[in-house]
Amino acid sequence: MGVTKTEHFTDRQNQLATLAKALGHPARIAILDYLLEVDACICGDIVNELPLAQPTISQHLKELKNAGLIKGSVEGNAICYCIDETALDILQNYFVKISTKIEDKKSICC
Amino acid sequence: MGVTKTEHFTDRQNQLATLAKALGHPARIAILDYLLEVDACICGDIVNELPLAQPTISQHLKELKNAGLIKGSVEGNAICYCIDETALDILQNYFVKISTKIEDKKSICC
DNA sequence: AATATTTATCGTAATATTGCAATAATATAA
DNA sequence: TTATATTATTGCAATATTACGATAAATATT
Repeated sequence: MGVTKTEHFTDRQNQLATLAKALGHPARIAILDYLLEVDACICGDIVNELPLAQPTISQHLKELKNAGLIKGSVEGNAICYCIDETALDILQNYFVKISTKIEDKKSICC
Repeated sequence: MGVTKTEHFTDRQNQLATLAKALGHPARIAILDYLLEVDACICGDIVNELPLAQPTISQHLKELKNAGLIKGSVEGNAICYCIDETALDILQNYFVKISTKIEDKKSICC
């Protein structure tokens, strides 16, 4: 069917999945990499950085924005994209929490 | 086309994307949740925990296993699945690193 | 051996994702 | 206003994902 049954899961599970899914493409990881690398936040030259056509990158940016991972503000006739901490904090928190839990029950199984 | 151009990205970017993608579904987040919740590692009762059919869950487990997020060992006529720390460490590391970088350049933009 | 239990695989339908050419929309510059 | 630059949208083709019924494979139990 290709349709995820989100209604069966908790809001938290759906939110984490949405964020993870948005990161589930190398181009989108590369976009974040670039946004972190440059000191100021970056506008349109992501297109020059990645080996993908402009519409494709625009689409990836849209997905990152929809997921809340980046935000963009109009800057003249260009757009300034940068990372949105909130979403990344949620993810960081999730993985830190997991790691702690795993530590606690080390070597019980497998 | 629906086909990701992995060859254009670095191994690291592809690896992170693969891991994130594997987490990009609420059912798979729910599976990890359950594996963390139960004290011993769990076998087949994930099927009873989730509102999805057995073949669907088997498929999700396969994806988690392929990504390296969980591992399974045969235990009689059941299979014992549990979390694989290595992959989660990679992800935790990634997000911690990002958060640090963001701290450094706080309020430069957007 | 026959049956039951558990998990995996196959086949299929519905939907989603990826990528890009063409084009639109928006804003700046001439 | 016309031209230029930048980003978004549309439309499409190829492939991937999600879900599940049916069924197979593997082991345990009787």
